[in-house]
Amino acid sequence: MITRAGDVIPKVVSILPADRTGKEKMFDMPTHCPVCCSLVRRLAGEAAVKCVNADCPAQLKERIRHFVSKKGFDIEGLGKKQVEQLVDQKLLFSFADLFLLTQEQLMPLDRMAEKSAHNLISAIDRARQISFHQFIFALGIHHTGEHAARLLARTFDTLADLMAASKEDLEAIHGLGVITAEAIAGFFASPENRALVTRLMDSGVCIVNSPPEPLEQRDHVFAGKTLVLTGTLTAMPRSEAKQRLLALGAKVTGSVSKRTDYLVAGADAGSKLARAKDLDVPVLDEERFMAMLES
DNA sequence: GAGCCTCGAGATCT
DNA sequence: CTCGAGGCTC
Repeated sequence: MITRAGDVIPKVVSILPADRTGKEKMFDMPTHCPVCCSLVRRLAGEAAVKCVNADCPAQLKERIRHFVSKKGFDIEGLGKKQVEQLVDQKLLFSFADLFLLTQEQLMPLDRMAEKSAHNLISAIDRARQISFHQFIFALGIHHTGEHAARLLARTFDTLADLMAASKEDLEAIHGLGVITAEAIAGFFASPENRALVTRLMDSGVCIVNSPPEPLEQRDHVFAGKTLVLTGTLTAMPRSEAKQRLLALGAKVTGSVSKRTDYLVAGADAGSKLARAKDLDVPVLDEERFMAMLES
């Protein structure tokens, strides 16, 4: 059901018995590790399928993608394909190697020439300055996503403090469970992981205080809300209404969904009005809308 | 200029 | 997840 021409699945099939079932999503990276495949064969149909090989290239690629993702080091221009090449070409053996890459190494890669290579190098360079919670998230500690990472960053003053925390210290943090606490303590207990952290710092990575939250007009009723405009407005064209809403920090979208905060219904509103009523989205007529806008 | 890659927006499901 | 836009390579 998943197979498309040129897909990776046939490669996997060739080393698995014919009666194999499911678990294709383990292999959306074109290379695979023999240990993964044998596990899939044994565990097919069961809930937990995870490769136990520490050197599994598929896992390495996933870890790197996690590391560079927006909530982590936020390195733009590094997508799946490029990560794949970098690992396959043996330019990356861990995410700490990212900071050692040079433009010359990048340029021979597919879809990379001077411009892209240069852009990527500068993106990596900029990423050296990183906030504490993004740094923690990027490490890819089990059970530690964005929320836990922010919690830890708020609780500990420095990375050294976090690394020195015992399982008991971590369990005592309100909002962290025993499983997460154990995963974090376990992560930093590993000499390999501690070495990775050291290498990052040696490559010029610098944890900085989070930039101050941009203070907008957070007080306005529409700030941060999502609105849909429909029907004809008399006081101003729809485009102007949209501009003013955007300026207040609101979002204006085209169709009503569960996540719409208000539908603004001008004269002759049609199907969107019906849909809003259906989804219990608050509807504002023009008069009420104008009043709120001016408030 | 075509095709590849990445990214963000919006929609839908869970 | 899908779609479309934007940037870049070839």
